[in-house]
Amino acid sequence: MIRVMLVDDQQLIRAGLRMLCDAAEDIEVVGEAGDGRAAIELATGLLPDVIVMDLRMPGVDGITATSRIVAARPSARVLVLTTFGDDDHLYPALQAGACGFLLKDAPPDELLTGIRQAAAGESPFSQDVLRRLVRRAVDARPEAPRPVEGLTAREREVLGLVGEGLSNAEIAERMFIGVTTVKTHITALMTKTGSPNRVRLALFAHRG
Amino acid sequence: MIRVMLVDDQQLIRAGLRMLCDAAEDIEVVGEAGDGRAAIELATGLLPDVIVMDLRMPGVDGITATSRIVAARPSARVLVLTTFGDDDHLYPALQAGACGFLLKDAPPDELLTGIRQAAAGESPFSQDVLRRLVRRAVDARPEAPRPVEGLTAREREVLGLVGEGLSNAEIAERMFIGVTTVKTHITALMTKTGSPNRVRLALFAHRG
DNA sequence: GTCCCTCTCCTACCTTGGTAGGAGGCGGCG
DNA sequence: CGCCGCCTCCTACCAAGGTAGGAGAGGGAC
Repeated sequence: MIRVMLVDDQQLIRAGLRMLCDAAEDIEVVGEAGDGRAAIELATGLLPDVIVMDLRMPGVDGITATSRIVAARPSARVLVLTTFGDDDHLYPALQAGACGFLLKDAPPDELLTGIRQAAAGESPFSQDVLRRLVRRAVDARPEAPRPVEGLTAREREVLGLVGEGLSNAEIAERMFIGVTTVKTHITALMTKTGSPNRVRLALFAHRG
Repeated sequence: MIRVMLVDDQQLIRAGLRMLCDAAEDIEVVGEAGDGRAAIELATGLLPDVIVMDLRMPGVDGITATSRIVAARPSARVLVLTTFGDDDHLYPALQAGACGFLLKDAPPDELLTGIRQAAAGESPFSQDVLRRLVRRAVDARPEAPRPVEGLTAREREVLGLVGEGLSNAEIAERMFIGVTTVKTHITALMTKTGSPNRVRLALFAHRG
């Protein structure tokens, strides 16, 4: 039996979620809280397996509550359930220690499987949240040889190394070519990208 | 019926996967390829719903194949199935356009549900891959007002402008100080941050 | 074949960046 | 008060970056 605690400021929502959980035979609602402060207190007493947490709440919000609860008990499984899945909610929530992130417009059984996943140590995410997560993670790749228009293969290579902060001599050594060749490529790169100096070129290498 | 194409250089693996898929009533294996080149050709002809793709392959590897396939048909669903889930495989694969990423040590039914998810437009990920994805995405939070230790107010100011790609002369003009003063600050910054040159300093200005 | 692009490298020159060392003014602190 | 840290600026020098122009080798397109 999975012991669940519900945190949401809207009583109606809480009631609906409780009914939903009660309908599942392996899930039991052991407590409810209407704001962050109550959630923190209740969680330390009840020690539920999974805490379903709304973010927008009066007083202490869900992010703060999550952060406190996880800080007090790192094994706590906080599953965020909210209406808004934008970056301003998602990343702070994950930063705070939430193990999953579901949206309220998800089908009911997604919440139930999400709760089961959270209890099992997994990380449930709504699909479009997941998509943004992936995009973000990919954009954050340090080695980002993002295809730049109009540059030759060799130029792209040089551009990447400039972006790493290497000097012309280092680039030459790395690419087994002469320093003058590197300069030739860099001059071409600066003209093509409109960079007045090497630092701007390096910045260009990172974000267009 | 979901039409699946299998890409893996090891024939034994392909046979195993084929049996697994054949056992599922809603999945049909319509083609196999042993390397990237064959995968690209076959995919354009078969137009499978889902392509299960290994990464390590002789000749054209899975990343390249994925990239080509997705470029040719953006609606293609490439599901990576590999032994290694490290960053060097994961992010290039996602960059190339893979819609999901599963590990070969996953339970068999995880692959089947993964294929179904991929066909349905979702993004299946193995749990520990997902965990790394989350960590990366969280670490990449742009709003990181990282206070830099040990730098004076003026130095931080110069650092910011270096990060913008300004030359010493431009920085001097902007800050109403002499070029030599700018140089003094920059020398201090480079020693403090351990940057061997201005580009590295600029990169430091952006992410520690 | 010819043309064009890419990659390679060269010389020469000028600008910018970066190092070394010193110095004066200012404000806080013991 | 004297000391220290920060900010300002200086000279001088050397290293590196960047510009201009040319040139040969190789490959693909026409």
